[in-house]
Amino acid sequence: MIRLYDTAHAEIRALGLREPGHLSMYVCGPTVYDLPHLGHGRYTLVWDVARRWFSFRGLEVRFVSNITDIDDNIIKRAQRDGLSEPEVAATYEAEWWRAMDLLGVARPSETPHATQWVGEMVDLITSFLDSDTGYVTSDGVYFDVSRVPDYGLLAGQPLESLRAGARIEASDEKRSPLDFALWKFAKEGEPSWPAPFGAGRPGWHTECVVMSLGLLGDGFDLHTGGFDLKFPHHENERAQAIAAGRDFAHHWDHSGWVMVGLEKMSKSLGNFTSLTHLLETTDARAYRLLVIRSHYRSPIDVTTATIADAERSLERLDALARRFELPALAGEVIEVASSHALGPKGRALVAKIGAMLDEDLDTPSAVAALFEAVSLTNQLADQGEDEIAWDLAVGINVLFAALGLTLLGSTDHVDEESSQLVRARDEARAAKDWARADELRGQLMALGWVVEDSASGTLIRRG
RNA sequence: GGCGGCGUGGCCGAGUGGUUAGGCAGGGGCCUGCAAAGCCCCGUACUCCGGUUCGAAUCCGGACGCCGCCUCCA
Repeated sequence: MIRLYDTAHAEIRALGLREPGHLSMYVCGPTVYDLPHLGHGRYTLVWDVARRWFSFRGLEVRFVSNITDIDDNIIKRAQRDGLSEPEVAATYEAEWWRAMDLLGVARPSETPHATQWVGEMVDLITSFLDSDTGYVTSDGVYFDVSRVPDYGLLAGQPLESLRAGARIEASDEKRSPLDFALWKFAKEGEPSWPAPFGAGRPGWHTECVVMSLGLLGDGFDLHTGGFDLKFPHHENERAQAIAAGRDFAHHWDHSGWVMVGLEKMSKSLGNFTSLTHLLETTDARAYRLLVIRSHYRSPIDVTTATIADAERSLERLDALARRFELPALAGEVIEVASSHALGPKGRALVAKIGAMLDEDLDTPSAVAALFEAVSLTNQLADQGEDEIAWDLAVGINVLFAALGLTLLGSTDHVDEESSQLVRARDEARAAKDWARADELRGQLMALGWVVEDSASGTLIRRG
């Protein structure tokens, strides 16, 4: 049984399934108006790991994640850069997928785009106007939050308390400062869609509720996103679903944020750090390891030091892959436990680590246990227990792959010149001509290789 | 002001009242022609002050410090 924290109940509870064996999950995706930052990388990694783990456990996962391709920020960007809104969205959506591919985040089952669902949004807003849950002001259509009795559930605060702390300036036209825009009327030069209540564009909160219910249907299993989406975004999605008489997500969960020098990254602070830049300069697997070695609901500090630390940890894993010549798994393929034939040690490892991951996705414990298993495996191999060691190594490889982390052994292409040097060095070593052997090692290193001796002779790899 | 979270050894980071988290870095040793990789040993950490308890990093109270949400944000 898989248990997972549920924001709505503020506790870890069983992840219920609408249909046995099938998990429907919706992850709020990006608004594509700029390059992705580290925070995007964090939440996509967290939910990618979750998805991969659920799949590994045999669930058929339908993973929907949207692209918000119309929004105030896109309009601003378009005006600033002298481009059309669709051009801005297309540019940054392409950048988004490029980053996701580098991170090894598997593509969603479906990726709805907000602009393709405007008709459904207009219908929903119309129904709110009909029931007086929505009302028109001079700049748009608003949702009356007082119509939802338990508004504030996800925020963990009642409506009154939220209202008292509201920092939004009161508008004469809004019934409550907490009321949010369902629809914004188009100003001069802004993109718009026709609607009976006036041409304009949908509000962000309306986009996600329409797309999630539209694709996954009533009572879908799991709705997730970053911490800061809890309120108001998810609260407002939920409010609309309830007001519309729909059965919304049965389980909610939120991943922790990224800290940069003791502060949360955020738009208002402007302390963005580009994910694209990180991926250009480091092994993307290091960020995944950094993410999974702390709990998904804790904040993480991403610095050059913590990334470098993770990169070095990764070397230990890659060394295991080299030693046992493990195949590279994961990547675009989502691993499923049943497709791997494991020995008894491997199966025992899956059982042990599986229990950790089934309990609120405890990746830090799982990673620690996997590193312990790495030590044990090397120990066994040193003692000549090759069969058991191999059994464990395969299990480790499969489990890391289940979390989306690929262990890389020697996959480097060796050119003819280098392989001649390797052969020459093996001959020199066989003849105990150490001076010659060291000279040849120096030549290989000058060519950029890391040189290691093994039972089978000289091994070279890219450092 | 309201709600919530955190403070662990050089760094990162887990931790269910009593038994080794784990990784990185560092020191010593083994193995190795020398290296690399690997293995073994080493740090006796829990912001502070009280309390509960046979026993607390872990529970309770308080102090101090830090962070998040309450506005766009992943």
